[in-house]
Amino acid sequence: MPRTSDVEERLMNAAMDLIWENSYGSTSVDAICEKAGAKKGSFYHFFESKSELAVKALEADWQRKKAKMDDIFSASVPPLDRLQHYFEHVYKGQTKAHGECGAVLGCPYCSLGCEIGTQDRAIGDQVHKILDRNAKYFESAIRDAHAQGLIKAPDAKAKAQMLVAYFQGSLSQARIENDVNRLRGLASGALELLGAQPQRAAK
Amino acid sequence: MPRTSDVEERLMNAAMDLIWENSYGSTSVDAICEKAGAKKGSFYHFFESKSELAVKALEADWQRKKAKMDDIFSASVPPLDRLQHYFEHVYKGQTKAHGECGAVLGCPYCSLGCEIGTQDRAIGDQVHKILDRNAKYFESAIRDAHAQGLIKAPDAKAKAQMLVAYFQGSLSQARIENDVNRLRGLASGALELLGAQPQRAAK
DNA sequence: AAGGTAGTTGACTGACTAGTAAACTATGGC
DNA sequence: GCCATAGTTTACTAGTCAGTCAACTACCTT
Repeated sequence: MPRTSDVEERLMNAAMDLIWENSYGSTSVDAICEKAGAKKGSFYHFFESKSELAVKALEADWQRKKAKMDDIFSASVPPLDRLQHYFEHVYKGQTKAHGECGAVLGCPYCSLGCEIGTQDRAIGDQVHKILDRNAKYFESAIRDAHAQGLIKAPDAKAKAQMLVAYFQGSLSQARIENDVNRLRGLASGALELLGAQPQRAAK
Repeated sequence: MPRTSDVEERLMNAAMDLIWENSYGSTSVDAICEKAGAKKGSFYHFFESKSELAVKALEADWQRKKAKMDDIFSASVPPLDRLQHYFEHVYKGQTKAHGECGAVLGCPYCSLGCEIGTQDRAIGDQVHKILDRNAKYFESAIRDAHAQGLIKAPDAKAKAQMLVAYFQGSLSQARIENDVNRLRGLASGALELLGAQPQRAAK
């Protein structure tokens, strides 16, 4: 067998997929192992519990997405464009996932956080941490937009929290209604929420 | 034994409480029965499955809340006041629940819908239906506010969907962060989102 | 007062749950 | 080539899960 095993990574990927698609409670360790092509003994060689796996899988999932975030929210891009590009990116991602698994899946962090926030503090805290990191991108884009006079948002942090709420709420609605069209207006809704002058369609 | 049994109602109440506080997946039929002071045989006398109980419990829960909604959203109240009163009512309710069980619980419909929307269509549809009913109250208040020139919202339905997203997102955030203060600014945030003139603090 | 019925009870099933333990194997460092 | 060790495998436990079933009880109608 190869010296460096990728079973740990496969297990985390399988877990994220299954939890996102279904839920934490309905995702069994057996199912994760089967999807990852691993045996249970290997699972408990790498993780001491299902809960610990979830925490590590969340972190790994975020790290995978971080590069894309840094790209989209690059300071070299006009601040409102950053937000617009991000929401369009999310819309595309949700549409793709819907095509692949037949259901709109929403935000894995938010769904998981709501499900077990009151039951498993370790997972809840991890979700909280990741959502905070996400909000930071919004916050600095809003602050820049305010500084450039594009919007009026003297309290960038509060505005960012509003935007996160609107964003997460939209994703939840889309999952519940299983309707990706709920996310079509995400970018324009966000700009409307921020009180930006309506963008004329690019071109 | 009394001719008319209230076991069915007790079971639905217990189920809603447990599912709201924890989650659907982690709430066992045994736990519901114990909390309701009923035996499992009685459970399956009234409900054919755990899923069916959830659907009926959701409906009963909504019916319990409906009278309050009709009161708050009475057409005799100025439209923006209706919304403000509603969000203050929610804030109080969340604060009360937090005091009683030590955790911010968010929206039971949204949490449940996100958790099992992809797995149990019957429950998912029921949640969807209830959230739609809720949105209708927002929609007509927004339409009235627009007609009175209090806000600019030519598409009341779209604005109501935005408001629902913001509202549900805020509740989810509060649950995940276990912080009821996230909901303190709900009413003012909602009015800001609607582009209403800032209300001066009532006396 | 008889009998049908709505509701109640406790014991049961079989499948599934997270997690364990010990034997095994391949590999990289020496 | 040898060996410690990281990783793998299989078989297992003990508890919990949703759901079943047949016997039972108290009431309402007649």
